[in-house]
Parts: sequence; structure tokens; C-alpha cells
Amino acid sequence: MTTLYDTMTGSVTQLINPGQEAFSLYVCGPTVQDRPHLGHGRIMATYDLLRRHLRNKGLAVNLVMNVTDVDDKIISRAQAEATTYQAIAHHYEAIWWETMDRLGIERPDATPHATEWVQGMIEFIQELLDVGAAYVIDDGVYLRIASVPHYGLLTKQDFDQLQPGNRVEVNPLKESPLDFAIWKRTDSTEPGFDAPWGFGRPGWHTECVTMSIALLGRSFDLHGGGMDLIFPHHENELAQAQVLGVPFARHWAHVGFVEMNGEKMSKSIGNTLDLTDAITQFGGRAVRLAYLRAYYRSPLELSPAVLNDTLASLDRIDNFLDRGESGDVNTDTLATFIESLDNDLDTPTAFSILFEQVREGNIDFDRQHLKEGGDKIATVHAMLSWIGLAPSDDALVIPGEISDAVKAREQAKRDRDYTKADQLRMLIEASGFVVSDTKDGTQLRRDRRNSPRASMNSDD
RNA sequence: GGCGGUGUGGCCGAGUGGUUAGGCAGAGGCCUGCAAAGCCUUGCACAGCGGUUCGAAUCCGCUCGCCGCCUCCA
Repeated sequence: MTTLYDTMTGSVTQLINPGQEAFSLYVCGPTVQDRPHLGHGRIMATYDLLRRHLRNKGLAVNLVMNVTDVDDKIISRAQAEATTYQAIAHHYEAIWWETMDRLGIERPDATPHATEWVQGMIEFIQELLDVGAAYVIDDGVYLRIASVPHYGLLTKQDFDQLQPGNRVEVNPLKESPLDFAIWKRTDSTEPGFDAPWGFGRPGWHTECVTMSIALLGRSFDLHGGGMDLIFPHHENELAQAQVLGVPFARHWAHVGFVEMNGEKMSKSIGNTLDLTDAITQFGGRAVRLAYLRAYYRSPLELSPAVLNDTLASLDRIDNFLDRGESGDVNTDTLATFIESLDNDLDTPTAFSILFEQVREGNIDFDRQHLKEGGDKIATVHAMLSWIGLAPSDDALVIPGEISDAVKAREQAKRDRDYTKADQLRMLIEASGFVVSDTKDGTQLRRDRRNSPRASMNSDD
């Protein structure tokens, strides 16, 4: 029983059918024109969570994510920097994947690039023309919204009621202001491709509909992206599929915005936080936790202060995991955790379950109930693994000189030479460990906060 | 102007009729040589005003605020 909110129906609905074994997922990927910011990471983290969740439940998930590697912004940036659009695209795409790796985002199964699919798009546009749903004018080919049976299913707007005054100036050659370009004719000095309707570039909305159908089929399980893609992007993809009688996505999902000071984080407002920098400063796992602990459809306030708080709560989890030997997973508790994710990816409830285990496990260790505590470590670790947030499982390795220093410090404590004991503690802590004196002797744990954050395993 | 969302304690963030969400920060305590970590205790939180109800953050009405989409945008 896995449910997810569907933008089309406006309600939480079944995501997978009984007996379903495979799951096809298309997520609108980046336009590689600049560095990713915190908003981009949230989309990727959300669909990475969904993908892992479904796969851990036993489905074969096929994730396709496009890369828009030619568009107006890439081209103008290339002109500004006196280079080619290909160079710009390659540069920022490399940064994109490196950054997502550090967030623990698994690579998609396929990453079609717009420039590789131009021929397919040309054929697709020809189909639209053949059925009379598109027309050619001076500056390109346009989709005729009037030929779309039910335009506005996702947006849920009555387009007849729209105020024309608010629209940017309309191309007077278009039959309707709503009609959108599926092929943009350009002059041959600009980057472009030959097509029957003249040299030019495909429209963005045509890119995604063409590639999703080509790689996932005429009907696939889920089409997703950020909230801002609902209109016009996804509405227009759907419009093109509709006029060709393509069933298209069974389910539509959209992730809420990352905000800063209550406003959508976006380039135009200038309130973005660079994702790569945030990961460098707080660690990929802390950023990932910051995304996941909120409900994916809600707006999420992120700032350096919030990320710092999130890092503190991650430390709480990690400190617990270091308290003892891992035991046996409590499968009932894990099941409760998974059930909350089944409920429209209810990660807030999932984390409240996880933190409850942490607190109870800490009590176990305080009371020397090592078996019970160890079982809770195993359970928490299983939860973290399920959602791609487990720490890299490098074992706690204590160098000989450090264990010598610990022994010397314990002796100094017995001798009540606290000056020496404190000097030794400083020495130990300089090596990235934290000293904990307990009734049963000194324990060491890793100083995760002040040491470089380990990169994440993406294959757990 | 149209459509949609939202307003929860210092901060982040769940919750949709009656019991502690959770985390971070703060205060007090336990433990400790001192710490750290952990545990315990602690916050009359639900934008405002009316209404329904035995009982509302949760339902209804009105008011106010904020945000988003309508243009490339994750």
C-alpha cells in the first residue's frame, strides 16, 4: 500500500498496483546553465528517496532524467563567456553530478540529453503537424491549444478566465496566446539544427515529452519535478501527448520549494544558497537530512542557521550509532517507519519514529542494557539505510598512539593529575576523537562535527 | 485580475475534534575531577474575531498577513 499525492487528481492515491513489479519514473532534470542551488537538491533528494523506497520494497525502478544541454540561457552564457554552448553545458553538468553524488543521490538509469534527441523531436513535431494539432508560422512551429481536448488538467485553471493584461507581449502571429513553440526557428549564426521547418531548436516542452515516451513508453508510472513545472511545462507536455492519443504519465508528483526568509529560493530574487558550498560546509548527509525531515510538498525554509541545527540533530543520531555494537533489527519498528513512508512519503513521522529509537536506545546504554541498545542501533541503521542516509560504514579505527594516550590519561586520572589528563585529552581530540568518561572507563567516539564529513556510499 | 497554497511555542517542522509529534536552541537537575555525550524536568504554541460543540490548532463564517503559479525557473 504505497500512496502518493497526485497533482492531476488533487488527492493522495495508490501509486503501485497489486502485483506490480516494475516502476517507471521520469523526472525533469537540470538545464545545465549554472551551478545547482539548494532548491535543485531538494527535488533530487525527494525522488531519490522515492526511488530507494520503492526499490527497497522490491520494485524494479527505472528512473529517466533528462539533461537540457541546449537552450537560450546556455547559449547566451556561452556568448557572454566567448565559448561554445557545449562547453558551458559540459562544465555545469559535471558539477551537477559531482554535487549530487555528494548528496548521496544515485545516478539515474538514463540521462538523455536534448542534443542527442533532436531527430526524435523532429519526428514528434511532424506527428503533431500530421494530426493537425500544430501549425507553422514565421518564427517556428506552434502547438494549437484549441486542438487539445482538455487543456488545463494539471493547472486546474479555466483558461478562458485568464486576464490577458498580465501576459508578456504575445506573438501576434500565434492563433492563441496559449499556443506554445515546439520548434523555434533561428538564424544560422546561432546554435541549432536543420529541420523541415527551417534551422532552429526544439522547444523545451517537446524535449521532455519526446524523451519520456521514447525511453519509458507511451504510458509510464510517474512524472515528477518541482512545483514550478506544473505550468506551463508539464501542462504543455501533457497537451502534446493528448493530441496524439498518448496515455502518458499515470501519476504526477511535484515537490515544494526551498525558501529563504519565506520566499522561494531563486536566481531572480538572488536569495540562493549554492548547493555545493552548503554540502562542503555542513556535509552531504546534513543537507539531505534537512530536505527529508520536512514533508516533501511543504515549502521548506533553509538557511545556514537551519542547516547548522540539522547538523546538530544528525550528530545526535551518529553519536548514538557509535555507542555500541550493532545487534538485531527490530523488524516491527522498522515496519512502522516504512509504513509512514508509504503514506505519501511522510518523512516527518518517519523521523519522529527514528528519534524515538535513538532516545530509547540511549537509555538502554545508560542502563548498561547493551543488547537492547545494540538492537536499536541496528534498527536505526536500517532506517537510515532505507532512505539513503546511513553513515559510511567505515569501522571505528583507533590508532595505537591514541589508545596509548587514552591509557595514559586514565592513569593520570587515577593519579589525580588532572592537568596531564586534560593535556592528553587535547591531544586525543586533535586527532578527531571525542573523549567520554563513563562508569566503565573512557570511551572514544568520532568527532563527526569537526572532521571532514565522510562522503556517502550511494550503493547501500 | 485568475488559480493555488499557507499562517503552529526562540528556530525548523508534523498534526485535522478530546491523549507528549520530532529535532535544534534556552533554563534547572542527574552524572562527571572538569568536560563531552546521555538521561530527567521545564515552554498555558496554534494570525485575529465570531460561530458550531460537552470539548477545536483541528469544523463553519468573516477579517488580516505571507507565499507561489499565470514569463525561463527545481
